[in-house]
Amino acid sequence: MEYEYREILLLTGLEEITKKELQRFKYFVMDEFKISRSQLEETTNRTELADLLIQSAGPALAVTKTIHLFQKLNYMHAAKCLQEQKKKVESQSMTNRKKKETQQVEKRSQAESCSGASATSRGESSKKNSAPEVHPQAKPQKQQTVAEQEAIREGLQKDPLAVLVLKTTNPFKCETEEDIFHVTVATATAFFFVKVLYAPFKDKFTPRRTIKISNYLWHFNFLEVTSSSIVVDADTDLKVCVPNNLRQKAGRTPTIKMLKTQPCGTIVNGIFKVQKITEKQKDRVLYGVEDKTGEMDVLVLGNQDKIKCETGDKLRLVFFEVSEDGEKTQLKSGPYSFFKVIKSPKPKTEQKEKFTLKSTHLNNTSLKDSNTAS
DNA sequence: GGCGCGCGCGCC
DNA sequence: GGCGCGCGCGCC
Repeated sequence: MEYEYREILLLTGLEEITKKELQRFKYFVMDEFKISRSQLEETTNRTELADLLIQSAGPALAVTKTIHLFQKLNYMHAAKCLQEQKKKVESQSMTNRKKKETQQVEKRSQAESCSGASATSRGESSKKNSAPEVHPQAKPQKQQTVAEQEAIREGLQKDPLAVLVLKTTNPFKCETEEDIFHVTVATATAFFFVKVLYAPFKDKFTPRRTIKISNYLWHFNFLEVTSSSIVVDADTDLKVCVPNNLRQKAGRTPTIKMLKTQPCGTIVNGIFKVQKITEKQKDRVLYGVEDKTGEMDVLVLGNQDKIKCETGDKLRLVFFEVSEDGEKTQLKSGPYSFFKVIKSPKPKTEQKEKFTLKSTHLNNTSLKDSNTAS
């Protein structure tokens, strides 16, 4: 429980806000948490700040106070997200407790269908991967209850998970100045995005290799590997077979229509076509993107003076998350997101067209050019 | 029975 | 990895 609070405070709470917002937040922290300025100034990153808040108020109260401050500062989205996660943690611990009680009465509890397809497949995968050869202490004979599966899913996982590496990004410096990279891995039944906060692991995450990961963190919808995780090559006889359709699904850009049905916080990787640049400020840019199924906004936070993007270009997004802007679903960058503009190639045919247009309809063309330039 | 949606597959 | 086709399922 304490761990979950720590986790949501850091992941949903403090990382949901921008650097600037964090500075303002810190200012109000002194009062709300009764923390001295000098103590506060000693914290150099969000993790240390989260620890300090928890030290001062205890995990549950730290989350409540943070929500309160977010509301006060009008960070309504962050406040809402944190509140939701807090409720989730609370109701989860309630159901876990209830499940344990009923379990004793009714031993033969069938694992009912979990909510959401990915959740189901995750449940299956954790069952598959708790096969005797991977961690012998598991009891495969007994079917796991939903509560037990949940317990496996959230938080620190010590037992090794065997996965096939599908795809990796190159290491890059994220907003918190750490060198990190992202990976897509799969088991026989599900694929997962992995945030690796320790660049030296890059050698281990080689595509097409089967590896075993332990001491990693299970978040709501992704894995987190840190320097204290263990990543090793799987034994040569252990091969994770990933069906082709799953591989394709793992690499495919989700449709906008589908994304609009996903809950806040869902991690998204993909390539999206820019339809318009809605809003451009010093520390944030709002892009309108489209595909066959619809349109949505992509909010990229942070300084983007150097980013040159125009209508028709594509955005490669890694580790963005589904978020809400009022009623509308949008994608939003987080501190660990990767963002790149793929310039649309100026096709020769277009140049040819321009040439023919110029030679035939000079007046029209000059008009057209001035339109596109503005 | 028709239609639409979602998924899988194969080609580029 | 995108795109387009085709199949199958479910709803009306």
